[in-house]
Amino acid sequence: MGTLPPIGRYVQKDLLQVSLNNCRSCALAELSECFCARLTDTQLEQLSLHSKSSVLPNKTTLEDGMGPVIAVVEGVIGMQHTLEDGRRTISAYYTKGDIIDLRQRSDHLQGALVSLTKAHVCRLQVTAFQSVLEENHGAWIAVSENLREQIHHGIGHATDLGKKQAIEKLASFILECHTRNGDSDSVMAEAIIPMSRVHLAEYMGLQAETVSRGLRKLEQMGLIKVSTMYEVLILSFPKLKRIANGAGCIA
Amino acid sequence: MGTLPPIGRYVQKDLLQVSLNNCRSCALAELSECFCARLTDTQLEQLSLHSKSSVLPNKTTLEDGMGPVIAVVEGVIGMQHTLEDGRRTISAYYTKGDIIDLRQRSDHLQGALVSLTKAHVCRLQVTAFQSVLEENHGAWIAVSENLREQIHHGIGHATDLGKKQAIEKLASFILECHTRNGDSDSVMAEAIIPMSRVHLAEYMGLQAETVSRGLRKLEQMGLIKVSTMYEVLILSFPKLKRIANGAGCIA
DNA sequence: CGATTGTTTGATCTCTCTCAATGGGCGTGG
DNA sequence: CCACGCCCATTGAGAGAGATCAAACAATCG
Repeated sequence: MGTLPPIGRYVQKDLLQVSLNNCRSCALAELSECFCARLTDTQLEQLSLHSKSSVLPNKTTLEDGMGPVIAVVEGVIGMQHTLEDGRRTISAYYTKGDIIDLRQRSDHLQGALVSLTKAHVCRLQVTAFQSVLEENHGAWIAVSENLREQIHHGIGHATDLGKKQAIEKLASFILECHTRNGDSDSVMAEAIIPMSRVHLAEYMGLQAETVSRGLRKLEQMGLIKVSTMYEVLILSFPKLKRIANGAGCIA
Repeated sequence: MGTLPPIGRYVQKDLLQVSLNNCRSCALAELSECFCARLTDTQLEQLSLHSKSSVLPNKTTLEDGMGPVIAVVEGVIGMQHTLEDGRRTISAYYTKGDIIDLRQRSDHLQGALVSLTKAHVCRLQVTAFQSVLEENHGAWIAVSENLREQIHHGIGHATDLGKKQAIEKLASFILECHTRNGDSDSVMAEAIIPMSRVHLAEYMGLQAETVSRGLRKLEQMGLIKVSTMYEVLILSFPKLKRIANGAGCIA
């Protein structure tokens, strides 16, 4: 097993100790993409009053209470579905700054939110959330962008799940991880895997064993280097992209 | 092949002849879920000026020009991806009232919009669309609901694609069709398949042959009756739901 | 009415799942 | 501090579901 706990940039231990239920001290209030960062002091305060921040250990299911709008402050949250015979799927995952909005018109909810790492979330009261958005166009735009991004992630994910083979799925996932890390400080070619092998398998519609074999194969092909359990070094972007795009196994 | 062209409630021929580029005569302006229905006359007019309505024959690719926000007036539009070796996936599909918003922060677009039936779409100029939404809260809420619904569809779809077997996928799809038809006038137990077998296969991550076999099997099990190519009668909801939820093949 | 496209059926092959066993971290408790 | 057990990751051998290939058939379109 790797020497690194599932931390990466996804969980920072010190942040998890920060005083809760106070938007001003919250990491999100400084994340420019997040709507919180665009709120005025009074709006932040108003939201504070009706929000409930909480820290989750790894592999914890979020309870339903309090309301269907949840902001992810730190760590990774997955939407997990379990079939009758125990098969499991993670249909989407959310990281720092994502707004999980479970309000919906028609269907019954079909899955549970589970922390895939140690995580920090903030449950927002729907009415307070909504009224703040109506007041503040900047915040509304930020939330809309996040929603659209989730849609695009979903579309990309469906493409991966649809007709790709195991190696192709993994290549695609590694590139997705690299993109989703984004801006940050680390080495350019590094991809941080934000979850365990089992969860990765559930996300990509594979079996954990197949994930293991696939990563090994990509390594043997010289496209990646599995540094630790949660860090992958990308050795050849173009080739990896071609694999992810279904170019067969001939590099 | 069935006796029915891909019409169902998804395309109504007469509607497609209606004068274009005029929101007032547009079907969407009367669809309560759609944001258009909530606009004032002047807002409708303003949007009219910057919109471009067009009718697409079946299997037509939408060109990129004009802007990334598209409203579906009638028919079905799919987001189609093609891998290097020709494998195809439809990662999502959109029907009457859906807003396809292709604006996105980071990634490059990875797919093409294709009509899966004869269809009628309306391309909206981004700035006009955005300013109308900022003026009109009702319209904004309607669009947000539509976005959220797309996310939830995506989540459900990922669940189907992840670890389900062919029959389970098909059972799930039929139920999805039934739900998405929704309110309408027809027989309760009828599900309208909004696309051809090939497209259905691409949507569910299967091969057309497998779709054919799967539907036949569901029919033999007495759960459905394939009336025509585009109409399925659901004979047992509870059993179909159990199959869709992974209850194996023992009904 | 012929050409083309889309659907169905059958036989074979292949990739992934499944089952089983090993080995490496990590936390617990002696 | 070390031994134990648990969980997770990995590896191998066998089985099954779906893909692939090939061909017949039905339906649409010009």
